[in-house]
This record gives sequence, C-alpha cells and structure tokens, in this order.
Amino acid sequence: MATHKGDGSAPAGTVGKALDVLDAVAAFGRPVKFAELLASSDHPKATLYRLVQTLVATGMLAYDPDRQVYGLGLRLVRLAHGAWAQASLAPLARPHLDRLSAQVGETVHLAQLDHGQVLYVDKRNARQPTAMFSDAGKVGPAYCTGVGKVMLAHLEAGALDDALGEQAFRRYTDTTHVSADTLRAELDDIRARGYGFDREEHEPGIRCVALPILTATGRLLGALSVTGPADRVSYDSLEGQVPLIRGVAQAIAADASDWGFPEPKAARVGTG
Amino acid sequence: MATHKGDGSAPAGTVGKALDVLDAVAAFGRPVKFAELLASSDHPKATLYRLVQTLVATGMLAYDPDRQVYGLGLRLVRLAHGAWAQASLAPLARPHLDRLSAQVGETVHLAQLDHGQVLYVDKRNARQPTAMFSDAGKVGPAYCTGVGKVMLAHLEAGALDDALGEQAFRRYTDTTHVSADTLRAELDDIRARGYGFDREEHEPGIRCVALPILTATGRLLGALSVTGPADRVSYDSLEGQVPLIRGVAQAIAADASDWGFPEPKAARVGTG
DNA sequence: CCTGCGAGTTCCATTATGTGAAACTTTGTT
DNA sequence: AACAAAGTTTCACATAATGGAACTCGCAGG
Repeated sequence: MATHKGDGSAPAGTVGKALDVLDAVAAFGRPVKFAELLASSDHPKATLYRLVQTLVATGMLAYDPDRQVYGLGLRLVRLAHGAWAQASLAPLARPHLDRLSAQVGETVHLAQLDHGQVLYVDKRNARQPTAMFSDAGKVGPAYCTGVGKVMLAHLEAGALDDALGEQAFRRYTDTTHVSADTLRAELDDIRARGYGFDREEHEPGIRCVALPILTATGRLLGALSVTGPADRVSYDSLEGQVPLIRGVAQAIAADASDWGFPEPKAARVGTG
Repeated sequence: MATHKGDGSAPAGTVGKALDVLDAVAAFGRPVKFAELLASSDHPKATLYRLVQTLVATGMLAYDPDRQVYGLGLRLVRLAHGAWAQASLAPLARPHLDRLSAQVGETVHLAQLDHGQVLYVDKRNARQPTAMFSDAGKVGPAYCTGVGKVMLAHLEAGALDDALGEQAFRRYTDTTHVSADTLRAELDDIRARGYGFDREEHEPGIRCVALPILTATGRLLGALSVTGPADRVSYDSLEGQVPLIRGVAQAIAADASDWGFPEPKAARVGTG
C-alpha cells in the first residue's frame, strides 16, 4: 500500500527519501521500532538510521527512548494546521458547510483531490457535533465515492488519465466500478449532468449525491456531498438536494476566487 | 519568520533546510511568491529555488502556476492525520474529554508540549459542537497558559531550562509573567500543588485551571484544562473541578501507558 | 521598437553531504 | 557466561547540494 510511488521512479534526492520514511511511519499507523521500518524499506541499515535521526532532530518524527519506537512528530500537526488553513478549502467553506448541514440534516463532506485520491478536508455529521480533525486528512478512493467521481469528471483529459492510472478498482460492493472503462462512461454522464451519485459503491447501504466545486473558469477546486443511509434516503430525495448543494458549491467557489485560492494541483503528477 | 531555533550550530542537513522552508511558508499563512520566500530566507536564490522545487515535487508544497504562488501541500494534511492519530493523545483521550466536557460544561483543552510551545491537540467548547481541526494544531505560549505552565512545571531540570530559553515573555495582560524568574517560582508552586491556574495571563477575562497528564512513573504526557470567562467562573469554582479533572487525567494516562504511548519529546532539542 | 529592470530559471565547477559495508556496542535471551 | 539480535558508529567514497553568474522572460519607460 504505502503510496503508489513505491520508489522506483522517485527522482527526489535526500529530502524525498526522508519524506518517504515519514510516509512509511504513517503507514504503520502506530509507533514503530527501527527494525520494522528497516524491513519495510529498501535502504541499508545505516542509511535508514541517519534518515530517521534527521527526522527526529527536525521534529517530524518523535522517538520514545523507553520503548524505542518512532512515531510521527507533533511538528507535523503544527505544519498541517497551516496546510489545512491555507491549502484547503475548509476554512473558507466552513460557514457554508454549516449552513448546508443545517438545511439537509444529513452528513456532509467537503473533499479535494490529491494525487488521484480523495482527501476529505471537512465534514459535518448528521446531527452530531462537528467533525473532528480525525476526519480532515482522511483519504478515500476516487473511483467509488461521490466526491471522487465528480472530481474526476471535471479533470482535464491528461490529468484524468493520470488519475485513473492510480485507481485500484477494488470491488467494495457489487456496484463498485472495477474498470476504468465503465467508470469513464459514468464520468461523461456526470460531467454532462453536473452531479453524481455514489450508489452504495463504497459501502453497502451508503448513498450520496455529490457536486463539484468549480471556479467561474471551470477550474476544479473540490467537491461537496450529502450522504445518507439507504433506508432513509432515496436517490430522488438526494437529487432534490442538488440545487441547494449547487448554490453552496457556487458560494464556496466565489469566496475562493475572491480570496485567490490556489489550484489544488490534483493529479498533476509525473511530468513535472 | 524563521523558527525559534536559529541555533546556527547544527541546523541539520538538506532535509532540515527543506523543512525550514515549509515552516517559512507556513509562517506566511497564505500562498507566497518565490520572491517573498527569498526575502525571508538567507539562502541564495538558486538554492532556495531547488529546495522549493523539491518540496513541490514531493507534494509538501503546492504550486499554483497561474498566480505563481506556493502554498502548503495537501500531503501534509494527509500525514498530519496520521500524526494526530498516533503521536498525539487526542484519539486516546477523546472519550475522556467528552465525559469531562459534559460534566464541567466549560471549554476543555487537551495540550502537549512541542519545542517549548503549547500545542493544542483537542478541544471541547462550552456547549457548542466539538472543536474543529483548526483547533488541533494550534500553538500557544507556554509561559502564560494554564496547560503550558503545568507542563513546564513537570519537565526535568534540563528540559525546563531549554524550554524557558524559548519563551518570549511577551506581556499579554498585566498578570502575564515577563521573566523566567517569577515563572520559575510559580512552577515550583504548581509542581507542589499538582495543578495551576491561568489568571487572565494570556487573555483578559479568561481564566483556567490546568493539570498535567503524567504516567505512573511521572513522565509528562500532556495537560488538560478547563477554561471559562472571569464573569462566570471564580478560581474557587475552578479549583473545585480539580479532583474531577485529575481523575480524567489519570484515566488518560492509564490508557496511554496501556497502549504504549510514545513520549512527546518536548524540549529535548539541541544536544542531539 | 528597443532598452532596462526585476523576477524567475538554468549552468556548472566546487565541495559539503549523504552513502553503506563493516565493525562495534548495547540489550536481552538461553 | 556466551550468544544473538537490535541498535549505533566509523570511514573511504560518490552522489547530490551549493551558489555565483549567466540566461530568459515579461513588462514599463524612453
């Protein structure tokens, strides 16, 4: 799993390697011992060791001398606060999400596309308290979520090809797309219609309707979705929310362009 | 601007410089042009340029070719999700915070110490919805907040000296500590008593009581605080909450040691 | 139109940095 | 005590970073 990159093509120098180590630690999802890290990496012991030392020294990794394990450092949390605040739509969209959430009464997601994957940057639960940070930063598949498909649909041809190349097409449910071909067909549909559904493609019993957030010039910023359980929401009722959601999406886009929001470089990978 | 470190002695290698660039971008709090970054850094143009290129290539920085500005990349948000989940007390403490919040009815903070600064990793508002991610990741001064002082008080001598060296001692209110000396005196008090107050030292009208979260062996994990406006809470009433908060702190510490929580390397900077 | 300027980008000889096999130290186990 | 496994340090070597200078681009003024 790790990331799609593996490393075979990683053209980056020392910095890239160091960051890959961060990813590796993150992939474990728990504090790791040096040996575990070593096993999961193709660096020689000494090299990995120094890499890790550097990361600890810079606060990106935390080392617990008692248990001799490494974890992701708090400096990352600090940096990410900045990233979330300035590189994501979330802070800008916050009041709009609140409004939408209040009006639809179902779970609302705000997502952006990051290297072909869906990155959830904010969320409102049905009628529970506001989302936790643990929701922002979560990633999900693009090919089988409402927000994912809607964003793919509004990518330029080249970027779409790149992004499709990164999809796993794993079958989660019996409605999951398992090939780029059927997905492409639906994306055409979505592009024409302006919104898309997740028809229980990722989790059985979970449906959603999603719309892209586009600038006036058609640039993709992110996506919004309203999600509900199959036993409570019909596709018709979800479709009925579309005008409302569209209004919110446009409001967010308007705020974003006023503020000079940088384009999320989405699937602009590779070519450099 | 730069980091607190500025040590000059051993800033680390290439990786360190690259990460400092990230900090620099984060410090602007908005997308920056290359020239701005250059002005705020002491690297030669070509060097900074390549550093930035590397960071963009690795997804830590995002580049908007239209506006020619750099912002923090979404990869950071993704990584931070992992950091928050595994390097912070937050996920573990979540249910405890919920409980505490429900019982005291005032704002509750969970913080950790990061390089001499307070890092808020979770929060519950008085009776509003749960904190947003924008609260996790926020940093604050250690010398004039309840959680900060309580954590400083439970640092070992060496670490405390380091940490005190990083305090700005800026006067926010007329009760703010403005020197290490008076602060040290209060820290002794706090250590003896086991809890501390923020007597409107950071924001006028804002009081809080804070307790450290310590392992059975006395290792500092973080701190908890209950905060309220001066016109609603007295120091006596806050003090009355201490046993309750202490119970929660102990519960969190117990969970943390069960789970093998890594020590937040706090002020263990320098010596490397 | 062309000239000058500032921002951004590329070049390339130099050298600081990172590399990794192997040796060494520490920690835990039989 | 002896061994093994995990972690740390060493050092000759090579890669990768450095930064001064030159180049390109876009634009404002002459």
